[in-house]
Formats: sequence, structure tokens, C-alpha cells
Amino acid sequence: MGLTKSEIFTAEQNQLSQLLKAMAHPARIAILQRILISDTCICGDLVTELGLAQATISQHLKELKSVGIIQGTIEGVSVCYCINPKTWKLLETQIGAFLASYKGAANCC
Amino acid sequence: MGLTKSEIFTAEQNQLSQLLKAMAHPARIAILQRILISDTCICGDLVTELGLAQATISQHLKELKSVGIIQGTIEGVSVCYCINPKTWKLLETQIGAFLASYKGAANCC
DNA sequence: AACATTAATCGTTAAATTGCAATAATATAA
DNA sequence: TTATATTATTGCAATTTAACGATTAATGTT
Repeated sequence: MGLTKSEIFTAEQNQLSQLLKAMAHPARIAILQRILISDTCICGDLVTELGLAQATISQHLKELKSVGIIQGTIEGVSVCYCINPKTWKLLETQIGAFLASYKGAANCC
Repeated sequence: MGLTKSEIFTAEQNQLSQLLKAMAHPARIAILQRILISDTCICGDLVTELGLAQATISQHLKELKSVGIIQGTIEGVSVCYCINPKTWKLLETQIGAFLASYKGAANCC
């Protein structure tokens, strides 16, 4: 079928999986790292730095934008991207709580 | 094409994206949460608790197993699943470092 | 106005994902 | 051995994803 049954899961489960999915690609991780490292907006450079076609990068940026992880503002002829602090905070909270809920296996296999 | 160009990315980027991808589905998050909550192995119950077919659950378990996030041991007629502590630790380290590298935007859009 | 630069969108192709019924494999019980 | 319970595997259809060339849209520059 290829169609995820979102109805049977909680809003939190769907939201977290959506955020994780947006980051679950090496190109998108690379893009985020590039933005994180520069500690400011990235305008254009991405296409020349990563070894992917312009259309492909644009597509990845769109996906990151659509879940709100990054935001872009038009800066003259180019577009500047940066982290969306609100969504990033949400990410830290959600993933943090999820990962922290593992208390090193009591009686297990 | 549908084929990720893994060659052009670092081993870390590929590894992290692979781990994230394995968790990037509501059913797999639900499975992990179920294992985490019980604080022990889960044998079988999963199929009755989630609203998905047995074959589908088995498929999701296989994906989580293939990246090493969970491990399963045969317990009589059924199979018990639990978190793989080593991979979970790796997850915490990698994702933690990644998320923490964002220091709230200096001069940005 | 004409040109150049940059990014988004469209259309297409190849491949992976999701979900499930049906079937096979494995192990216990009668 | 035969039956039962549990999980894995196979095969399939619908859908989504990844990538890119070509085109379009928007903004600056000359």
C-alpha cells in the first residue's frame, strides 16, 4: 500500500516520527550541520558545497522547511536559511524525553 | 531515482541518518515506547496492542533489529525483544551532540 | 529594457516504503 | 506424531522518496 496508518497512532507519535523523518537523510543532516556550524544564515553556498544538483538541494530544503525545522528569508537575489528555534527546542524536548526514558534494562534478554 | 548518494557523505552522517530513519515511523516509535515502558522484554503482545497486522509488525521489528536498536531472543515459542543498550547509547551521543550544537542563533533572519 | 544570478517548481525515472494476505518455519503441547 | 501457537518470510499493490534536467519566477545589475 505505501500508506502509513497515522490514524491509529497518537499525535505525539506522529509528530515525532515526522520530525525524525525530516532529518533522516544524510543530505539533510549535512545541510543542518552546515547551518549549525556557521552560526548564522546560509545563503546559496549549500549547492556548491554538497555534491548534489541544485534542484535536489532545493527539494531537501523544502522538506526541512515544511516541518518547520528551518526557515528561509529572501535576501536580495538569494535566500537565507537558518534554524527555527521553536521547532529545534521542541525537537530537543521530544527526542530527549524519548531517549531518556530508557533506564538500562532491568531483567532482560 | 530513489537512490541516496551515500558516497558523498561522511560515515557519521550516513550512520546518524540511518538510525533516525529506523525510528522515523509512528509504528516503530510506538513499538519502542512499548518496550521502554515495560522496562523488560516484550514477547508477542505487540501485535495485539498495536492496530497493525502481524506481518507488518514483524516487518517493523526487523527494521529496528537490522540497525541494532533492538535485539530479540527466542523464548520458547515466542520471541522477546528489548533495547540494545550499546546502540541506544550511541543514539544518545550522536543525536545529543547534533542537537546541542545549536547555540541559539547569533545574527540571523 | 536586456542580461545575469539565484532559487523554486515541473516532469520524469528508478528505487524504497508501507501494509497485508498467504504461506513457511519453529517450537511447545497433547 | 499430530495439532497448536507464535514469528518470519514471500509476493504483491499502492504510495512515497531521491535525484536531476529543464523550465519558470524573482530580483539585481548594466
